Amino acid sequence: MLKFDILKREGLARVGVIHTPHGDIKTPAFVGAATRGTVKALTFSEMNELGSQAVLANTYHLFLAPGSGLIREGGGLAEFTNWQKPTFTDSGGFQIFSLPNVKITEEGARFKSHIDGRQFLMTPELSMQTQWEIGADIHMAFDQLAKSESFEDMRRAMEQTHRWLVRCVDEHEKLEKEYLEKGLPEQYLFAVVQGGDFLDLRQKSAEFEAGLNVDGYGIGGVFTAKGMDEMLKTVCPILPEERPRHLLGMGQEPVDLFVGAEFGCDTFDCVGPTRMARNGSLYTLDGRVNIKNARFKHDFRPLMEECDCELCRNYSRAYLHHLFKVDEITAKVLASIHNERFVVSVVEKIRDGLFSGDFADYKKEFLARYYA
RNA sequence: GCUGGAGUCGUCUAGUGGCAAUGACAAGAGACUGUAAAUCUCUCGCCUUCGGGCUUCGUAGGUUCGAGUCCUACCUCCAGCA
Repeated sequence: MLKFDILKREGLARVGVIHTPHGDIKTPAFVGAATRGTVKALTFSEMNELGSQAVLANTYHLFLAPGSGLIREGGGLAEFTNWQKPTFTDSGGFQIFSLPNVKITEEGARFKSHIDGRQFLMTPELSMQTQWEIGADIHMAFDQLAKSESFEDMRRAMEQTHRWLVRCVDEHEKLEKEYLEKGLPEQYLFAVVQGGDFLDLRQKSAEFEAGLNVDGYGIGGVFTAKGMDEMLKTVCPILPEERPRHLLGMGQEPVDLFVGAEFGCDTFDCVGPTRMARNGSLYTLDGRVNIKNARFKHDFRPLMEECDCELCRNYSRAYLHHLFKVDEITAKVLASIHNERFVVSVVEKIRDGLFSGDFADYKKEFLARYYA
């Protein structure tokens, strides 16, 4: 069982530590998106320096390339990538949702590789096997997202997720035994709560999954912070308190992190910060700015006076503007360092705030300024 | 000086009688939430009550219902010959 120490509670929120074979994660924590085994535009030493505690890779992508067998051969995800801290893998369920021409059957999801068009059948069992081979510390169950917002589609997706989840748990237990017998480190399984915006479905999903032998929970199918508080207020109290909760895919908007943490989520992952960065959209305390805009051409101030990242400590807005305009790789690197540092530090401050009791003040002050 | 070729939006470029004129780049702006994303979208002669109006393809004339496209002259550039 995954060890999760809760150090402090405030309402649904908690401050804690997740203990994994690759080290601890102080929660709440922002988990960087390393979909294909790297955080785009960044090295893991840069991730280390900016205070990242964990990263999340994707089973679908690593399954296609380089293949989980190769990662196993390379000593597992941490060893292969030389990211010696905790890792998560997403199950590939989200890709089933986002790729075209995916056929869902009870058995699993048949899809065509976006790389070469080869056909594959991803099943709950195969996802578990692949994730064990990849060797991340925390795995997500192979889940399904609804194809539309309708109640019927949401219900169907949730029920499919539950049926697949049972198979994931079985397979995970089998693999766990196998791997532990070989003296390999433990790996943990998170179930994924579905149900969309329908609170009754969310409740059902949480109730069903609370009774299963899993180490934690992913909360999936969330796309905006709107209504997220109500959803989390429904779901989190049902989930076993001592198991960590990961809010899947949320964190592009800082408000997501505040609301997520406040209502009981311990970890977050999001491609937003690094994607925004590569496209020139940078976080500041006064909201996101597009550094490519002409108004930054002669702006020789640091992007953010209060930021301790490599970009803000050493370079001006005008310089970053220039690097973007001439399309230098370094522009994306520096921007990614900044955005990733920004969200990591926001979550650090959320953690501090929850610990000290200043959370409400910090939230109010931050959001008022950011969304002014 | 002669012969040949060429001059089109900031740049390069398409265009050989119906054209405000092709494409790329540049420029300006926007989007992006478990990454098919170093991506995508929009604007890009001037004005507009978004119907349209006006002015454009080196310059000046001409032919034609109609000219960036054909003709004449001139200007500029390139190549070859003197």
